[in-house]
Amino acid sequence: MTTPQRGRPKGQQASKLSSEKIIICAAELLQQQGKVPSLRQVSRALEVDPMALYHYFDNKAALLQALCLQLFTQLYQPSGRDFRLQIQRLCHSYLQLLSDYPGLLETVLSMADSGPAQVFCQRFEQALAPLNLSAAQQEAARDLLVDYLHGFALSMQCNRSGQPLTVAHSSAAINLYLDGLSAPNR
Amino acid sequence: MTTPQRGRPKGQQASKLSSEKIIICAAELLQQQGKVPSLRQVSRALEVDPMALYHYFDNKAALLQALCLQLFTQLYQPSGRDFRLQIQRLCHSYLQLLSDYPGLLETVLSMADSGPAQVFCQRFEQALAPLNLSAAQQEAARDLLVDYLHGFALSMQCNRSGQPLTVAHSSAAINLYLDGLSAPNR
DNA sequence: ATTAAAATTCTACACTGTAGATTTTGTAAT
DNA sequence: ATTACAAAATCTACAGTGTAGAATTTTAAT
Repeated sequence: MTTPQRGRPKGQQASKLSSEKIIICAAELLQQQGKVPSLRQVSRALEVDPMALYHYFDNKAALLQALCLQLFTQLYQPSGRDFRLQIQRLCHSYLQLLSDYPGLLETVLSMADSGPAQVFCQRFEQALAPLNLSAAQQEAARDLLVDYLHGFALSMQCNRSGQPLTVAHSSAAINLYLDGLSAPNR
Repeated sequence: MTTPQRGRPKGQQASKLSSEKIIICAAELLQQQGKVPSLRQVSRALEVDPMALYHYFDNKAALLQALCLQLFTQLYQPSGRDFRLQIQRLCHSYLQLLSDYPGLLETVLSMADSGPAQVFCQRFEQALAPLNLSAAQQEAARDLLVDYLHGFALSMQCNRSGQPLTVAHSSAAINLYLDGLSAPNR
């Protein structure tokens, strides 16, 4: 058992910590526990003082935002002509991330600029381009889908009923949505 | 300044507290602060010891559930032939409640049975009856709408961007949704 | 008169995020 | 070399959270 050593560690470039290490550790704990870990839990897992984390992040919210940015680089990148399939995959990927790492919804939603929701919207518009919707229609379609996904993600994470609610349970609603988009409006 | 009096109060039927008083107080604080108050804040406002609340509710979650039940008795009751209008009003009412009393979403979602979401679904199906959808279609339509509303409510409550997101901003998406429902499918 | 239940306060615990000061180490300037 | 300063960490401490458990007072029932 090594007793804690105060002050800057001796290693040259071997600082015990880094923002990457912190993020990875937080992600693991998040996945294991199924909820956002406390800073003390993260620091315990890293064998470090809680306040050390504040050298790398302004506060807990900033840490979670960085974690979100990192996680959502894995979001599915649509590329293909079949817009239905592309949107299905994009939604599935988005929901799977929110399901694997629950408790990030509020962080995601509070990151307006270039956050995960924004990235999703970009890729959504990209996949939807072939439909040639009007700007207003496209905006409404985007809003309906994005908020649906967030609501469904919240529903998964709050679900205490016996039968576990999984990403798969979203497909009927998403197909209905896509039917509505495909249908000639008015 | 009355010093706190320990033990059961003397009044015959005049117990200082009641579950109704607690719920009303919690609702007021929730509306004022825009977020769920702590039990200590509620107890302070009631000029009572925090632990007194536990005589009326098992825990904080139970208090919030009771509060939700009470609040959502105000939910719009659809009655009329125009299903579009009825659903619009129902959605507006649901969102307005979640907007006026923010922070209840997780409570609402964790109350599977006879909770607000359930009440909404009943009234939704009632309003949608004239459309004569198949059971599966109706279920998908319900899921899409309910989760959209929860996602939008969460979005309102997380929104830190300058322009305030209000219930009115949901109408375009809801109209798109209703268009999809009205259109002949396939 | 005795007992029990109801309604309340008190004390205490483990936990949270984080502000502020302190310590140690590495690096750059003189 | 010395001096200064920034970087990286720990320590202490605070105000806040939900809540378990015990003590207290009053009312109701036997």
